[in-house]
Amino acid sequence: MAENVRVRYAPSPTGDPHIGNMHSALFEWLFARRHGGKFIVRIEDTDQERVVPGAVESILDGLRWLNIDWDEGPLVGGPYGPYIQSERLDNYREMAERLIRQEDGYRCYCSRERLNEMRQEQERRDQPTGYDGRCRDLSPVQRQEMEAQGGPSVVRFAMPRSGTTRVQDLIHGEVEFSNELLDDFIILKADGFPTYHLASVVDDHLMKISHVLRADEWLPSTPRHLQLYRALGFTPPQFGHLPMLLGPDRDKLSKRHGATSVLEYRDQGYLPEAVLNFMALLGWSLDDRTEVMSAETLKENFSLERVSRSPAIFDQEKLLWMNGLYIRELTAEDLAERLTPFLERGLPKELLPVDRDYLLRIVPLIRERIKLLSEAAEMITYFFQEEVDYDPADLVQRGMDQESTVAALRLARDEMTAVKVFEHQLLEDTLRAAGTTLGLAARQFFGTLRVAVTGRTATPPLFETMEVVGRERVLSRLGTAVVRLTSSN
RNA sequence: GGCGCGUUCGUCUAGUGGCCCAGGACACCGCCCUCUCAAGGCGGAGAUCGGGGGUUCGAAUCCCCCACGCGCUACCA
Repeated sequence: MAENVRVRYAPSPTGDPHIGNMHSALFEWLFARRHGGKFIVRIEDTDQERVVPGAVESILDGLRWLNIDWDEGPLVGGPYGPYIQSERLDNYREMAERLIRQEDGYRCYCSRERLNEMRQEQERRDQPTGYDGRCRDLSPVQRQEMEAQGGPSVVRFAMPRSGTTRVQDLIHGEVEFSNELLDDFIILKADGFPTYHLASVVDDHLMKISHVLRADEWLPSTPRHLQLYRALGFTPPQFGHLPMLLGPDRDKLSKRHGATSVLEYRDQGYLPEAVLNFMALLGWSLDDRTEVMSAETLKENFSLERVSRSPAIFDQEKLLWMNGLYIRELTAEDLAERLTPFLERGLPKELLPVDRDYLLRIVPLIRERIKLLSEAAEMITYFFQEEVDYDPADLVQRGMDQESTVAALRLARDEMTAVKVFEHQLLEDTLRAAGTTLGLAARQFFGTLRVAVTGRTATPPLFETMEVVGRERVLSRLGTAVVRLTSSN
């Protein structure tokens, strides 16, 4: 299959790029790349009512963010365009007419009301639901009469009434369907637009798609598609149905479960490479232990044989862990760059803009302390403020009192005023000695200094932090701490 | 209701007849490191492989039945 592998991602522009959808796109893309084939994006906007303005852009944004590139499709074009179904209506009409001519299709004049009643009746009697085929056997005269009335009609496909349709699925193996259980589904709607079934079959053929990879929910309609290929005289592509993504309650992943748009993950501070890596592991594995791998490795090793048949639950916890892992591997420059938009959003406006060189000194201190880019702003405000705020009582560590705390702050200030270079190693040596002089444990002395300098009880290593904050502000904050302590009672 | 798919630690997974009284990862717990918080290291707990029958010297792996979950059953994709 090395020659001419052509795989398509066919989203319908009904909203944001859903993570489950992107998961399919990822597998399709990886398959195409693995086999040196083409990855095609095709917009399936055949349901006019569900089309959401801006959705196409969002979907493409999602792909671009994840670095999933497409060879043919919107924006890039290609030899089999247009890649938007609403611009290809003639193809579907032509094929529908051809099917009618061949008597593999027919016009159906049944009203929605009749269809609803029929379905309700079937449900009430616990019968299988589906179109009863009434218009299939209309005589030519009856047909003429219906046409003369000029009412709305749709085109249905005339399914074989017996026999079986076998699907050779690349992932599930052979799956058999009994034709008599499949009804005459609609292929062309009253508004002249095709349904998914017709449009995807026609386009997959016209676009020379070699492998139809899509989510598992499509497996039940594959026999219909196979019958369309047969009736149209097209050679069907190979099919592979990918595992779906579920929420923690095992229901199809939806908004109820939290973020479902890949763009939300972007905005929450996830790294695209982490999301990509994580998604690849949902329903696919390289081996029994490799989990962290680049897109490059994925593209070289992806294979359908290792795609699992069972659905996967989207585990945010593990994604978060992996995101932290990827953040820790970033260079300071890279992380600073990626952090900037989040800081511009999360830092108090008066502290902006962020000085890049200064940020570069802070980044190594927080790199292993954030799991999301969005966590940084809150964590580093004291690097930018002049003074920090806190409850003076926090200065007094366990086993200390106000007097010893003030003494500690004063000695620290004296020592740090005297120190030649305001550098962390020197600060540490000096202050450890001071701590001994004071008879304080490291956690007591440094705990006091930490609160005085940062206003926090948990921060990056104290001495590195003070070095970056700088002598002037450190000394000033120590002075402030003494004032606060002595004036608070 | 019908049809289809699926079922290994809480979760993602490895496993395709003996290497498995089931391996890795996240989460969880403990210890170490340590100025706090992380990160990291080490260790622990956690799956009678959905249940029941078979086949076989031997089954998570093959067959059958059942149960459960999910999907489809639209002039939605």
